[in-house]
Amino acid sequence: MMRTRTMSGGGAGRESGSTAGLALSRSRQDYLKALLQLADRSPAPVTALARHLGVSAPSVTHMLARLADERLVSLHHRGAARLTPEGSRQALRIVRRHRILETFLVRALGLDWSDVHEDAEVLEHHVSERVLDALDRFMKHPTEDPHGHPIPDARGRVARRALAPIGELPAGARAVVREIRDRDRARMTRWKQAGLVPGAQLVIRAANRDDDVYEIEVAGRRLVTGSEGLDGVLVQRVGRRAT
Amino acid sequence: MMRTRTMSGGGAGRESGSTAGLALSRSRQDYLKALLQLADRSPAPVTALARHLGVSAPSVTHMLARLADERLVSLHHRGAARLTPEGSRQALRIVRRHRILETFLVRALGLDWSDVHEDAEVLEHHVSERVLDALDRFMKHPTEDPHGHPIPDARGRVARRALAPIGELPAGARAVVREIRDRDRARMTRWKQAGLVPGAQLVIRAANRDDDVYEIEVAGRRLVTGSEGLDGVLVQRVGRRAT
DNA sequence: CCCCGATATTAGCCTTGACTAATCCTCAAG
DNA sequence: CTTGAGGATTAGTCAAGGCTAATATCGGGG
Repeated sequence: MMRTRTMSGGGAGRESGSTAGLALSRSRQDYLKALLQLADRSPAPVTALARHLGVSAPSVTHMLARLADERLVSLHHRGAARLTPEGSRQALRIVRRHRILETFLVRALGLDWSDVHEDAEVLEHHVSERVLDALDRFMKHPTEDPHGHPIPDARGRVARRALAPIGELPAGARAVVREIRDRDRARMTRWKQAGLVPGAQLVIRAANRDDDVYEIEVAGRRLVTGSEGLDGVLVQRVGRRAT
Repeated sequence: MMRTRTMSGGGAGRESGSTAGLALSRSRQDYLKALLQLADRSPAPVTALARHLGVSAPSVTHMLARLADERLVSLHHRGAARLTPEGSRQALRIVRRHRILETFLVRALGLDWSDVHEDAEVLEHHVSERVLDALDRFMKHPTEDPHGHPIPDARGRVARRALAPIGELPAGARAVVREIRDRDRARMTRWKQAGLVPGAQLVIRAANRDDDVYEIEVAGRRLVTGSEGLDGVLVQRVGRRAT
């Protein structure tokens, strides 16, 4: 089953266009990154990938078939896909690039925390290994990006941490913000203005899960909010012992 | 004459793929840059462009037709082309990007002078205006890149300078190296090792144009060489009054 | 048991940019 | 005047990635 096209073709054989060392086209890199996020526990369905990547479902099916041919993903029940070990390695290399770039843009160039994602998203596909290493060196080998995400090391290892969404803490808990998940600039900016930034300490004053009302004290200020989006703020409990 | 295809097509209308603000595909940007270099005085012939860009002549003809449709180049006798004012503006924007990037890679990241061209060549197409401005700011608005080329300002203005190839100087002349033209890493490295870098002072000890032998004193050292390539070293005479 | 609705896939196209092969000009030398 | 050598151009393809429209296919309700 599946086409097994040789992809060598006749005369030309252009390279895929300056994808900076990795022999993967930009599109492939994006698919692998998406899979890293979406197929974390179980295989990601075609539709979810399509939504995430902003392309049509048939495009996803098609590309997944090619990636499977290239042994970068494995296909599962009803088209769902996940990364092979090799695909995972590649995806982590891209994530590393992304996070180093974000760190650079914020720390060195002084760009805004919540703006920087788009730029990194583009540059991650085009920065050569040499420049990437130089950036890394320039910043003294950072281990976290500006949102608090761990930066994979050059071999793709990520420090695993046990973090919880803010909404899961009981009233009275103390915690430190560790990670802010992107994907929605507006929300990120709101949190930032509320003081919810990596490193900030907070106390849950009240958590009413039924009515979806949370009252949090951050950096001395009170913040009352629904949970909408609060799941993007990952914290580490302190003070009391862990759940 | 010429096709006048509407290029709107049917359903989709993808954008051209992250070309950082300018609405020009990467390929178009490369063509414009090539024209800026090759069609400086007279229109550049198709073959010269093809050689410069590493593509076939038909590809050039084809692309020039499209660029002409878009009013970025004007076509002349026997297919030769030159930039329109608008094309020129665009090309200079790209050159500005390139030179700012090179300057950054050398000055801030400490990469090697003669290595940096390739990286800048790729990144110039993908760095957003925002990041470019930040880099420019970071380096305090440099006016020359590491090879001594002037960096166009944000509106495309370049400081015009009257420089001469080293081989044109008479024996006895004193001069300061101002610009090193790229395009051949090996030669650039040779010059660099010989001390021919922007800012270096030199004296022509002997210039025998007939036998193509030049003897130059740079930074205290003697350098005897043929002219091959010396035309890439542009200098400004000092001491005696200009020719 | 049949049909609906959500998903996935197949078919067929489009656009970009490049390629080769085959012409077509144009000019200069015999 | 003819021929030939260089360009330049036309014609026809290709590969990557995307898209739409039209099918499958699977999992439940009624």
